[in-house]
Amino acid sequence: MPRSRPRTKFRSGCPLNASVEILGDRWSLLIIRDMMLRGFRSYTQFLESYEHIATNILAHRLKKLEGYGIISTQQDPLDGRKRIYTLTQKGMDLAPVLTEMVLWAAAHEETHNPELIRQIKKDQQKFIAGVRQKWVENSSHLG
Amino acid sequence: MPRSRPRTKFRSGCPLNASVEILGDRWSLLIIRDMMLRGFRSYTQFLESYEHIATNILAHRLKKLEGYGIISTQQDPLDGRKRIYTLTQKGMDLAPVLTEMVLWAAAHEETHNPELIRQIKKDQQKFIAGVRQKWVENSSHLG
DNA sequence: CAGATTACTTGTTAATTGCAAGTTAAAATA
DNA sequence: TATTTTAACTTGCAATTAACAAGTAATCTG
Repeated sequence: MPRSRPRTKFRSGCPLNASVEILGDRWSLLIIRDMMLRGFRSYTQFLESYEHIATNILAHRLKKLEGYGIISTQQDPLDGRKRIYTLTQKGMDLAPVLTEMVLWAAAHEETHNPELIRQIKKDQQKFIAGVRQKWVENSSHLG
Repeated sequence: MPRSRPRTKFRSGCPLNASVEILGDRWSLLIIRDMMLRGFRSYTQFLESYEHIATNILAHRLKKLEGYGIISTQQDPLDGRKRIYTLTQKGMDLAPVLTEMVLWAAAHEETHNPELIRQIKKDQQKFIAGVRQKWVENSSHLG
């Protein structure tokens, strides 16, 4: 059964506020990063990520993201214990937001992963197109 | 006296995580929006914005943003009660993040302000250049 | 069948947020 | 000049949310 989208109205009609209400916490964008850039698709993979999200928070965030139509869930046909989380088109459309946030932090904070930053800087549109292409390929053999 | 930048290390070296730790809450980006797009510069102006931030949260966020070098503060030379908050270059560099978040929400949620969205869509680089130009003009007669 | 794995839930504690009220200094008003 | 108003906060408290630890049910593996 699909989890329903939150019915509560946003604090204002401002589009930035909508983004902030949907994504403005300490974990949501990291889960999306793991799906988009690292190809993570399962609960345990998210748990093993660098920043160590707690299990209950992860469960809540996955429900919230599904409620907003940013990710979708299916049972793994090969392993009944597993659920496969994938980004929807709406989720993939966050790629420009993520890349801009990466570039901003790379310019102004001390961070790792210079190879990622180099790739994005070299050709941001191409980088996003590549990410999207991988998503299309990996989504095609599902549902 | 300048408020010092938080000394605590980020949870990971990932540049996206740095952005999330600095900006990932329900208010920081709205304050930056008010400064960048609406030209707000004072505590009371921020309080009067649509989403109604609480006074203590606003004070904390302003300190945090100053600590990260995203905004800076000065006394108003014309009114000793007032402090003037302005975006730094680092803060202005968030313009692409903000515009991408606006475009994403505009595409996927019901939001207001179609004129803003139209302007950004028409020419995103030009829109950002215009915002930056206004900031240069308004900052020139300070400091 | 025994043990491991996966995706959670539940309880408890710690931290953060939100609301209301109070404080201080400076400016405007009577 | 005395009083009131304004601006920028701080303080205290209740409510919400996050973090940590442990437990559970279904499924898979040996």
